[in-house]
Amino acid sequence: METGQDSCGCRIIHLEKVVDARLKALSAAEIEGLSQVFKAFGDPSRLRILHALREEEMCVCDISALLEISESAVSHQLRLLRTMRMVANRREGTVLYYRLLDQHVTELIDLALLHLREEK
Amino acid sequence: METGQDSCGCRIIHLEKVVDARLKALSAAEIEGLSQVFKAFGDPSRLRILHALREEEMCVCDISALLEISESAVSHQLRLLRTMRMVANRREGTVLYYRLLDQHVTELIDLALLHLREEK
DNA sequence: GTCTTGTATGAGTATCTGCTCACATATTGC
DNA sequence: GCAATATGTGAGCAGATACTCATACAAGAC
Repeated sequence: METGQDSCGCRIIHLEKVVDARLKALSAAEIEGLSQVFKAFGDPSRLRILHALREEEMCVCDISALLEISESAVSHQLRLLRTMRMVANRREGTVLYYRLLDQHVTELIDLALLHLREEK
Repeated sequence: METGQDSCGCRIIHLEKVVDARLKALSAAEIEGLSQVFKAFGDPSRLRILHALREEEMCVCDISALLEISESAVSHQLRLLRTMRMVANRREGTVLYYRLLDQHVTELIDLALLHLREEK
């Protein structure tokens, strides 16, 4: 068991492991991107929106009625999901129809759901 | 295109879609559980911890050195991950070794990473 | 043009969250 | 017993966040 000292003065018990993990670590950009993606799924309202859109496109006020939260709140969340390129919209008159932009969204929810259900 | 009115007075443009989505919606408990899982992945520090543990178990101070954040901060995050049953530990003297408790953790990170890399 | 409908958006706010700091606990060696 | 090491934990705080409210914008009906 080799005990070492980092250049910054941190205590390290297993220098080998730390060096190894540092090599395999994801880049700062990837970590940032990943956590952004997961954060998007981490809010109940956004999760319900994304799950609702997996079957068919919906407009803001329908989503609002479905989730029983204000249209403004829905619109704010949709904007966030739009900038994250998870949803896109199409206009028909004054109505905007939102849809999922990425198949991975559904896959990620399904996988997490599997994880959750196997826990029990 | 049927326009309806919810019992709570919400505007609904496509009653059909809302009723349909309501049938397919996840339960409140499932939504809550899912968002908790995603929230756990939604923080850069926790994400880096989980990714570091995918290869081999590590102790608190090594993780602290790897991430360059305080041991206290690491310990707090590990507690959260422990209560979420994502990691477990094993004691060897005064040292606690943490490991992933669930294969899904790795799978979820990989899938999200795939999503992220295909975006470009 | 005006009015209505559907949505977007900025500001404000209460809550949540991830850290630091100080201290507590657990185990080993003496 | 006591000291040292490794980790855990509660309080407190700065920043993030998810909502509300008021208002602005876009498209259609007239």
